[in-house]
Amino acid sequence: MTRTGPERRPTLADVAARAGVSTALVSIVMREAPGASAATRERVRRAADEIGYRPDSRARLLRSSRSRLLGVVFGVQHAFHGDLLTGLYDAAEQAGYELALSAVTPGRGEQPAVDSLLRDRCEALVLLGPQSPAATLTDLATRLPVVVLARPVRSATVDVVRTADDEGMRLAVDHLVALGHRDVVHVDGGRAPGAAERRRGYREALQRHGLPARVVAGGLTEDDGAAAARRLLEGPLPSAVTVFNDRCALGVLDVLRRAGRTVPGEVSVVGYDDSRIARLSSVDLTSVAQDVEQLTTLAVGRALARLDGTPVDRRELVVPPRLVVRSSTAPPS
Amino acid sequence: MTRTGPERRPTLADVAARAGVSTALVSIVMREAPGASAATRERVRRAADEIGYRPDSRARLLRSSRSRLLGVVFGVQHAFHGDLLTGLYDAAEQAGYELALSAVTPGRGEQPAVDSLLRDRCEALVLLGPQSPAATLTDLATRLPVVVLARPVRSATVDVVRTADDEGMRLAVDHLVALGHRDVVHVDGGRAPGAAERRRGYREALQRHGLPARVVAGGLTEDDGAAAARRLLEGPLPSAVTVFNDRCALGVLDVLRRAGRTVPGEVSVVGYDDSRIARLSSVDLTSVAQDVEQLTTLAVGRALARLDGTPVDRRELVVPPRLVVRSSTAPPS
DNA sequence: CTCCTCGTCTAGAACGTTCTAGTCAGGCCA
DNA sequence: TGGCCTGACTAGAACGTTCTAGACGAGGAG
Repeated sequence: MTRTGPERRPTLADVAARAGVSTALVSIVMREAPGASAATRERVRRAADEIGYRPDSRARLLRSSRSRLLGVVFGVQHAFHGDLLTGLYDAAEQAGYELALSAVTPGRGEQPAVDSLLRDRCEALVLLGPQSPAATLTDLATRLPVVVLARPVRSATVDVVRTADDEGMRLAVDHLVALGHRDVVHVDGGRAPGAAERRRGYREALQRHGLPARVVAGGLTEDDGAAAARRLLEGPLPSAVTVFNDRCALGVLDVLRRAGRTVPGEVSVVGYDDSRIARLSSVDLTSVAQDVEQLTTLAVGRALARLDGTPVDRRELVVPPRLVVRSSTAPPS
Repeated sequence: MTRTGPERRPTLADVAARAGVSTALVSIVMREAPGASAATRERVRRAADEIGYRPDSRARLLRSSRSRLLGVVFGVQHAFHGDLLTGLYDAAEQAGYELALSAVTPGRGEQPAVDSLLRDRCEALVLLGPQSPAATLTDLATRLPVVVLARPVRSATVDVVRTADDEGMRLAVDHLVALGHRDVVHVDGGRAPGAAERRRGYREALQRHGLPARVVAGGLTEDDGAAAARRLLEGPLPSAVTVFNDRCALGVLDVLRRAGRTVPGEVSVVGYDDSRIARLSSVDLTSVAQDVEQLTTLAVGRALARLDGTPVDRRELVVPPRLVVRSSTAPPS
């Protein structure tokens, strides 16, 4: 007898009838808008509670021209996107906006994800590390403000908020050189977003120190890192390695240690992302951290500025990274 | 001059005017509903494309009594939830439903997440490993069908879909015993969802084989596993270990290897979840896999059954797990 | 020639809100 | 007494769809 019959959900009219007022007044009370006496406010609220009234956001948004809705497209695979979501929720709430989420999964591309958000009448979109070609994004940006997070995009209409990845690698190299390292190799991220910049930062930093640069192919995953490390073991081992990201660095660490090389004794290793895995006591990887709070705050702020028509000076906002030193780096032996 | 001015979004009426038909007819064409000739269909569709019309899901859902919307609450931290989301998207699409996502973050609890979905007029909710007390969930289920995924809940009104975690540990133990192990220790998950069941499965399996059981405290994270492994190293080492989950197992592996113990040479290790990390060539952990596709299909199916009023025999659906054997287990030396 | 049916199309009312433009009572001032 | 506030409230139109009921021809059956 648990017939959870979908007996029509209570509406404003139901509350109004019960409280003996008009629907308009109930609306006023629910929105905490001015225009109702304290006594009626109390009475209406009680009536609403009694019949379990919940506002219908569909109807609400349909009526009011502004939806105060920010669409976010994220990848279900990326742990870092989870961190960004956390920051975005905070930033959006601060600005009086709600988030509408749409996930990219192995079976659901970016286009369906974006389309569903467009149907939802989002005012602006925030895309986390999108894979779509720049032309697609540029086109999308003619419809509504688009902010791309954590991926550089060359486009006249799309806003970009990202970390200064070249600067991040420069920090890593400077740290290693300051420790006394002279032979630093970079394990590359290939065509992944940010890889080119990180490689460049590595090269420039070494050049500035008058030291030779060497780049070996890597990738995004632990397996890519493991392969790169095996390649390194074939020749004379460098005294330090900078790696495209933490996952890849993990693979490097694993292979080096299994080959009997100690870290940081024989080789120092620096990762990138300061992911949860890097912080584990068993890994404790020196890494370059992205400032999630600033990235997300800026992304939301930029979307709102665009909505308000506030003039914007630069299309691209670049956030400085931070080096987190842990026990995977030490002076060379 | 890139004034992306928010000039009113085109509506049905705009398309209708341009195509020279009524809004009702445009609606018919957009929904691919019967009642329009092929010629007009074509004409309307062209008009819609030309002005870049997109249906407004708010208005659409407001009008039609069914929202065909399934609310999903997930945790931003849990990698496994990403896998579940992937499956849910597929299952929902199959059933002609859309997903409305709401995330739980460190700064945003389950209640706000659920509330936002209720405002969105979801027809049913799917909660991934919720932390809320059973009473809260039971209460929620009086409003609309609620399906809890991947956590056992004792409730008369909430549907549960989960993996037979006891069976999973039984598989792990049977595998180890078949390899010849006689001394198998379990690293526990404490109060985490599923931990009690896994512990029980471990105990029952060993008992069935007439072997002694030993449980040491663990937890959810790599650090918990590392701590447990250090404790194991203090006494005589068992020949095999079953661990609450993969992350924890990773910590166990790391500490054992650093202590110079070979895996699977001296100790075999089995994890739980078959997460991406377990599949990495550098880890290659034998693990118990949850059947994501079946879990998600059943969850969606159960929600729909409840909505249709289809009578349902059992409140709780339990999906059998599968053991994935990799190179972290071998016969004892 | 009339009556029906069928396919195509349209008018207009919903859906549950918010917003605009009021009404109405009471108090204050002259 | 009368006029004018002001605060509390309400009627009714919007928002962009879908749905119901019915209009209008064209064609076929009697």
